[in-house]
Amino acid sequence: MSKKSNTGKHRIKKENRKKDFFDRVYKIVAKIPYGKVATYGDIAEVCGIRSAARTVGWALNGTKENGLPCHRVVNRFGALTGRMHFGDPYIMEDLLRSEGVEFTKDGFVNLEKHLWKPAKVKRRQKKLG
DNA sequence: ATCGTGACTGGGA
DNA sequence: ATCCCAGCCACGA
Repeated sequence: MSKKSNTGKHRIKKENRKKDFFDRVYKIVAKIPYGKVATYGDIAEVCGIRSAARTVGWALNGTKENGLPCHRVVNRFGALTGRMHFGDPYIMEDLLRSEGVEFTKDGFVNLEKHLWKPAKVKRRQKKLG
């Protein structure tokens, strides 16, 4: 049972799709600590579909005013790719800075200091070495 | 129903 | 090193 690419529509039950996935996304996002950020990819992985990072973004698209700290979700480089969805492009960065998040000269979040990894992800990456 | 797009990512050319 | 592409899921035209 090699993990292969785990692609192709197998093993993912219907119930494990939209409802669960979106639900999990919200749940995880709600857990991102103050002053920290998480990546789309890590969130997708915790939600059970590693390669569905884009869908994570889509899920957050409907949150806007749900009180979720979706400004703490960035891409793998720490870029604020979702900033255009906050009404104004600077809001996301403002929110993060107000939490003490530091940025590099390139305008990316300093992931060394502020990247938060869910326990699940940490475990898996540890296993991989 | 198919097709294209997207707040992504990893691997291959 | 850069560039391209496939793959994931949801949605609107």
